[in-house]
Amino acid sequence: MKKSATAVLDAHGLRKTDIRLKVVDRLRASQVAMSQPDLELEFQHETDRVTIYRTLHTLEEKGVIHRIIDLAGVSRYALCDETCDSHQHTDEHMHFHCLQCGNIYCLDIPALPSYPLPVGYNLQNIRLSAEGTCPSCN
Amino acid sequence: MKKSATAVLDAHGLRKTDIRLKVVDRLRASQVAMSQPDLELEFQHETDRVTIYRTLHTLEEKGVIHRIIDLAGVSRYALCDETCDSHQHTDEHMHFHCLQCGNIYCLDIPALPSYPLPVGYNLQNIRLSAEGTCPSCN
DNA sequence: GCTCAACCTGCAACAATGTTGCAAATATAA
DNA sequence: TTATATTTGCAACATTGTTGCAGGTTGAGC
Repeated sequence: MKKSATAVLDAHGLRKTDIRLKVVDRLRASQVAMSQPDLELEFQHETDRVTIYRTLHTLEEKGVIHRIIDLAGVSRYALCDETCDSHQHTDEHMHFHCLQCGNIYCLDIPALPSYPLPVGYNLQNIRLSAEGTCPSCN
Repeated sequence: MKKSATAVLDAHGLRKTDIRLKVVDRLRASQVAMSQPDLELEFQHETDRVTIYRTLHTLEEKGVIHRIIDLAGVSRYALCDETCDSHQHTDEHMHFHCLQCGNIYCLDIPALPSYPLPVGYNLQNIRLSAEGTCPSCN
């Protein structure tokens, strides 16, 4: 059972404003990562794009959501685990990019913790992503 | 020993224009992936940005170069193996993103050929990328 | 419940990258 | 050398990302 939007914002020390609550709720309800334009469209009568931009920025910074860059270079966002905070993301996992519908899914497959790299490279984290077609497109 | 720019274009059935030769040569000489703006800057007195844009587009389509999206969502390009063509990329490998200088390196570490995914997902390919600091920054 | 400081929002404006149409210039096959 | 298909340069525009600032809102403390 996921925390309510209110509880999520409280837990990260963020003010509970209309837009933040709505954005968190919307992401909570989504099976796929959402971009700023996606949210702009949904909330176009309630706020403007800069507010959504800043909301996403703040939520990411505080560890409420994480950012995935899609194949066109646009950022999309999905809720983090409850264990993430502004200091650390503990929910590194695989992201699946559907080549047909363009959706990005967070899969419950952990990213690799480490990997042997050539001498001189200092590893901080590994990203694992997959491409193909998703269940709804198959 | 890498093929000359002329030979590369010939091998892929592309006309050998000034800009294409220069772009291929420039990428051949680079240790890191280069973006359109990077190339614009270098060739600013010789051509315009749309030509570079289309050159990169064509080269990618024909399998001469491959595209990596950097952490800001901007496309960067690097030469492919000689075995790649317009139908298939055979040189999937890990990309290393330096968090300090921003450079992207192609590492000679093959991406995983397959991976167990949840039921319903059809896998076409896996991308493996790493983040940290590169040898020049360490 | 009230007040005030800190924070958030909306608006305007702008930067950067990506993208298309079209006419003129160029590469290559013959 | 010529004819044709391709490529280039220019102009224009779309989209996403980003900042400054004035006015509005939240929540801690009373």
